[in-house]
Amino acid sequence: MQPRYEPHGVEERWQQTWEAEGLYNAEPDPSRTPYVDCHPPPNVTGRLHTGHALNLAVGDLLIRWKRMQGYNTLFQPGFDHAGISTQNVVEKALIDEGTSRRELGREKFEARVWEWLHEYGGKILDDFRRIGASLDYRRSRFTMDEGYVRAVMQFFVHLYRRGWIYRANRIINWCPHHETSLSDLELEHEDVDDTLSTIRYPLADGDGYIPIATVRPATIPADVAVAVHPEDPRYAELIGREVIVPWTENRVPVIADERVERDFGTGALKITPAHDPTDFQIGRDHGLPEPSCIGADGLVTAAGLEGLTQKEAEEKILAWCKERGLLEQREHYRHSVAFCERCHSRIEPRISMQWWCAMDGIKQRPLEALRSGEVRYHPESQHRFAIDSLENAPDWCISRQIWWGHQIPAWYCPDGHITVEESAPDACAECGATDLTRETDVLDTWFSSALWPFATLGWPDETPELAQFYPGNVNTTARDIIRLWENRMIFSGLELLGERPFDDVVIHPTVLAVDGRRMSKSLGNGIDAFEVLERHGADATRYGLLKNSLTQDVRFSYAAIEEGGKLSNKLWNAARLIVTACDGALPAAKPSSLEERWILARLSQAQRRIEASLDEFDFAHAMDELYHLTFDDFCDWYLEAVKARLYDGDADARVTATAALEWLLKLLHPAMPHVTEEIWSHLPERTSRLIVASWPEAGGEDEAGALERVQEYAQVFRRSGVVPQLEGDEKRIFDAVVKPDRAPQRENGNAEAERERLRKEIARAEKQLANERFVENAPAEVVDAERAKLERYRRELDAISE
RNA sequence: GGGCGCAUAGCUCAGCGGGAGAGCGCUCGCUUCACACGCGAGAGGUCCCUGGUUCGAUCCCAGGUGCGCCCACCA
Repeated sequence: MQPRYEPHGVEERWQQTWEAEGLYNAEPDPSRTPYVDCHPPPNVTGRLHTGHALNLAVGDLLIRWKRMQGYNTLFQPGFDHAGISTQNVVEKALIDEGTSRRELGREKFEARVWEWLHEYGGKILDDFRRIGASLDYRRSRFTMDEGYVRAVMQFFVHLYRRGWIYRANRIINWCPHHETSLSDLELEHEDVDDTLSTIRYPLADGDGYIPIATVRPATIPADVAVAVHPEDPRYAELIGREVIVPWTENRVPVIADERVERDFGTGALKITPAHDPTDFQIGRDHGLPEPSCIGADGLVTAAGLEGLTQKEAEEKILAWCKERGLLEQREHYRHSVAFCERCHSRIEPRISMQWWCAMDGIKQRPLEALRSGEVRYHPESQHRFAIDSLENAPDWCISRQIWWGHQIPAWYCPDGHITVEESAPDACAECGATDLTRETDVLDTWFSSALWPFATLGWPDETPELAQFYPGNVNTTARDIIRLWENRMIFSGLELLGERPFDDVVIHPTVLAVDGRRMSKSLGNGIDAFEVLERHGADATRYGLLKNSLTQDVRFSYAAIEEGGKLSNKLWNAARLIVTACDGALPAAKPSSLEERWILARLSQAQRRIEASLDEFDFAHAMDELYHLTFDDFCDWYLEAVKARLYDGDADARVTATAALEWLLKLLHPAMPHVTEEIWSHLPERTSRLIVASWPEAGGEDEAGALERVQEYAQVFRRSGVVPQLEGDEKRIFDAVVKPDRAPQRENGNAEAERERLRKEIARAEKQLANERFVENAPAEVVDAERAKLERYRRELDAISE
C-alpha cells in the first residue's frame, strides 16, 4: 500500500470488476423485499453534467445503502429519445454533410437517426459507469425500443377512450425553425432589446384616431379589432365605432375588454388573434375572425409583403405609416421574449390543429395522492409546489410536427373520421372506409417519459420484474422537471396500474456555478463534470456534491470535492497503519480497554445519526458526520490511543482495530464506494466484496462519552501546559494521544491565560444561575446543563491551579 | 407581477430560543516510526437592517434591503 491514495486506475478497476461479477444485477425474487430507485433517463444525445453527477451520487448512495441492508435493489438505467433535441442534433450533422432532413424525406431521416444513435447514442451510460453508479446496465432501456412503443400506444389509446385526449385548433407556441408546436415548458424566456412603436389608427367615421403601441408592426395586416378597457374614460365613447387598420386599410371595430391594461402604452391594444395568445383569447370571446399574415416558416404572407421577413415587413409598414403621419413615436423597449430551448428561434404564436390532454380529468388522482401524502416530495416546499403546479396545469399540447418520436396512433378516412387504435386498423371505425392515412404528428417526448417507472419493467405485459419492482420506492431528480415528468409519472402509474410509482420524490438541489448563478454557455461559467472526475476521482466528486447539497440552490464547490479527496487519503492511511500492524491471522478476542469500548460506541452513535439523516434524504449532514467520525474520532483519538498497542502485538487491540475499520468502511461505502472497496480488499482474509457486505447493526452507545474527561483535560493541557492528574486507562490514553513529554516547554503565562478564560466562563455561568427568572422559566435540562458546565469549569480550573 | 430560496469568520457553508461552528485560506510550532492531502496551537464575526414576542433572540413574528432560482400573455 502506497502512502498516498491514488484513485485513478483503482476506480475504473472496481467499476469493471463489480459489473463483470454481476454485483449490480437485479433479479426478481418474491422472497426478498425490493427497493427501487426510479432513475431519470437522460437524453440520448447528452453527456454527463454536474446535475447528473449529483443525481447519480444521491441515487447510488441510497441503492448501495439499501443493498447492504439486504434489500433486493433495482437501479435501472436507460435513456430518452428526446424528440426535438435529437432531431436537432442529427439535422445539424446533415447540414455539415451538405444535405438536409427534407432532402432525405421522413423514412430515410428516421433511419439516419437510428444509425446515428447506434454510433453515438447512449454514451452517457459510460459516463454513469465512470462515476461508479451501480446501475444494472444489462437492463438498460430506451423510450423507443420495441416494448416501450407498445406501452406508449396503449397509453394513448387508453386516454383517448377515457375522453382525455382531444384535437383542437388553437393558438400554440410555434418554432419556425423546427416548424412544430411546443409546450410552454419547452420554451426559455429572455429579456430582449426591442422597439415599441406607437401607431395611429384613424377613426373610420370622422376625425381623430386611436394611438396604439406595438412591438410587432409586422402583424398589423392580421389585425381584426382594437380593444380598450371598458372603464377607460379616454376611449369610452369610441367603443362600438370603427377604426382603419394601417397598410390594409380594413375597417375593424373598437371593442371593450378587461384584459387590456390601461397603464401600458396608450391603453389601447390592437387585436391580432392569429399571432398573440392574449389577442387569441379576446378574439375567441368576441367571436372575431382569425386571419393570419405570417406563415409556418416565420415569413410574412400578407398582401404586398409576401415572402418578406418580419423585420422587412415592419420597415415597409412603418414607412407607409410615416408618410401618412400615422407614426407617432418609436422608443426603446426591453421585454421578455420566448425562444425555442433547442434552436433558440424566436417563438411564433400560431393557430393550428393539435392534439391535447385535458388536464382537469387527469390531475384528480395524482392530486389526491399528493394531498394525502401517499406520494411525498422532499423537501416539503417542493411538495407544495408540485400540488400547486398540478392544480394550475393547463391542457397539455402533446402533438409535435417533427419526425423523430412516437407517431400518434390515429388514422383518418377520406371523410375525416378519426380512428384511434394501438396498431393500424383495417377500416374506419365510423364509416368503414378502408382508405386510411395515419396521423403524421409525433408525441411530445414527455408523453412517453411518463411511463418510465413501469414501461421499463415490461408493462403492458405482466412480467416478473413488474410484479417484484412495482411500485418502486424513490425517485430522485431536479426540480425543473416536476411538472414535465414527476407529476405525469404519478398520474400514469395511478391510472394504468392503480398504484403510485414510488413513495418519495427527492428533489436534489440545482448545482449552480461557482459564482452563484446558473451554469450557462453564454455566461461561460459551466463546470465540466469530466474534468472534475479526471482530476479528483469519482469518490471525491460524489462526496463533494453530496456534502454541499443542503439548500435548493447550491454553488459548485471545488473545496468540498477536495475535502472528499482528503477523506479518501486519510482513510487509506488509517487502514495502512492497521493492515501493516495486524498482518496474519487474528485470534478471537474482544474489546476491553476504554478506547476500544469508546470507538465502538462512537461508531454505533454515528451510524444512527447517519441513518437518521439518510432516512430524511439529508445527505449533507450524513457526509459531515462521516468526515468527523473518520478524522476526529477514528484517527485523531482512537488510532493515536491504540497505536502503540498495535505495534506491540496486543491481540485485543488488533482484533478491535480491524473490526472498527471494517465498520467505518461499511458506513462510508455508499458515498465513497471505490476507496472503501480497495481498502477492504487489503484486509486480512478478505474474500467477499464490500459492495455486497452487510450493513452493520448499531449496538449500544453507553460508552460514547467515555473519553470525554480525557478530551477535556487534553484541551486544558494544550492551552495551559499543566499536566492533569489522571490515573489508569485515562492516563495511558492521555499520554499516548496528547504526548505531554513531547510538548514544548510552556511559559507560566499560558497557564494564567487559561485560568483567566475559565474564571470568565465560571462567572458567566454563575450569573446565569443566579438569575431567578432564568432558573424558574428555562427548561430543567437547560438549567441542569448550565450547572454541569459550571462544575466542569471549576474542576478544570482546580486542575491547573497550583 | 407571482412563487420559492438565500443573507453567519477573508471564501464556501452548517447551526436556528440558552456558552458563535466546520472545511478551505491565514499565522505560529512540529521532517513524532499511517498520513505534510498530516498533527497541535492560534488570529479572524454589531450572526444584513428596523421593530416586536420572551427571563433570554443569530434562531420565532412583522416590515425593510440586497442576491439567486423558477414561473407569468402588459401589447
